[in-house]
Amino acid sequence: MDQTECNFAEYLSQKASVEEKHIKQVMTLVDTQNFSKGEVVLSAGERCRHIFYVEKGLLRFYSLSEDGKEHIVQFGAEGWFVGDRSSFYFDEPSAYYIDAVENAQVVLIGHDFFDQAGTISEEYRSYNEFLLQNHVRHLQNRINLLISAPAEKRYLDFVKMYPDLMLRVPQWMVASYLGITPEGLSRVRKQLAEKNFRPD
Amino acid sequence: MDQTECNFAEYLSQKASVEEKHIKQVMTLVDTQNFSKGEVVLSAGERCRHIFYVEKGLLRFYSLSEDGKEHIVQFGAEGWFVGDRSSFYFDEPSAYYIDAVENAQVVLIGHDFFDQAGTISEEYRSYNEFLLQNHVRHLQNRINLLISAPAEKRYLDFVKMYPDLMLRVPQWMVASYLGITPEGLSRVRKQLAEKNFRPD
DNA sequence: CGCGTGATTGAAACCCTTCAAGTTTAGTGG
DNA sequence: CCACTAAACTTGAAGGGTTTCAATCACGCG
Repeated sequence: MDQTECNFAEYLSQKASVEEKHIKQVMTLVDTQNFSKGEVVLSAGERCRHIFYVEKGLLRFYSLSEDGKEHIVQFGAEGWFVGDRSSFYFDEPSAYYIDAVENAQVVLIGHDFFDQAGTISEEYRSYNEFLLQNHVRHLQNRINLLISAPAEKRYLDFVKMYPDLMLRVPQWMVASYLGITPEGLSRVRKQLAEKNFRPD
Repeated sequence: MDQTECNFAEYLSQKASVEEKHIKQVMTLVDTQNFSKGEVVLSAGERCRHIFYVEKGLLRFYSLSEDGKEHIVQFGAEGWFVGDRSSFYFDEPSAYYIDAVENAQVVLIGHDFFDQAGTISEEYRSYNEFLLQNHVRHLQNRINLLISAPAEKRYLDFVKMYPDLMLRVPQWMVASYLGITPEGLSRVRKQLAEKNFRPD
């Protein structure tokens, strides 16, 4: 059931084009930690002191509303970064939770990494901006979907965008991500199935 | 009816702490343009070649769904930056529109500005990252509201966050921003009024 | 096997939309 | 300055989509 591992050092080399000599240097600035399924990585109220790079496993990033319901803002699978950037960057208490959906191996990236890696490696610095821009792109697209598309379309979009996640996370989490109830998603799926079996 | 003007050069000096000598240099890299109310700044399908800094007036950033409805992703009043960062940064056709809600005076910030300003002024560079981080914060918060809060709460949040905008934009645009219909918002407001007049 | 978690289904309730008036407001030209 | 018009806002009734609550089913695991 385990997915391919995504080593952080390799990631820096391949995706961020950071030179080997610099990688050794900056890798001394991060720690690796394992979380078991269900284990909490960050709780609301705490300050988010790291951005989490997922080498293996799956994290989720969610809020808890007053009525006790979870609302998933983001998933983080292998090769993704997760963290409350607001809390991390602005040093404010977080309003979100992060926990492990699957057993996970995570690289903890703290402020010292960001500060020094940016100084040491220009490649890293520009790649970091790329990541931020990409993050903005995703968030923007998500907002647009939420305000413009009904549940069915949002679901289809999710399946197309993250076919792998569909298979790894329970359906009720997908519902939570889409902003609907598990029952709601179940019905959406049923309707889609009926449509596809009689496609006139 | 006009709001306070927000000069871009002053902005760089005060908010971004860019030194005077650098400001003169980078200001040669931008143009200023006026848009009349209703005028289109960016159309879907085009590449977004500038980020727009609003010195005066008000812009809106929105998408158009297949059924012809507008969905406002962001407003941009004095001192705000507007633009499709996806399209700008990744050089892809935009899926969004930008037009002027009020007559607007806008600074066009192109790639040459970002590239050179980052080289010339370290202050600018870090302030630009601050802006991006702040943008992420807003987008994240908006997503959380959209998936977790009903229309009434989203409306109250909007009023608290942007009391000035409430007075400047037509109600149907607020509705569009909140992801509900104008009629829907009208009813939400009515209910709130009734509650407040009889607060038992 | 029995338990717990996740998925499904049904019925009622609720929120919000749609459509179609009607009312108010703002702007424009006579 | 009034009259006209268009746009914005409100209101009502009907309908759709989702939620809620509860019951049932399916599955994996101790």
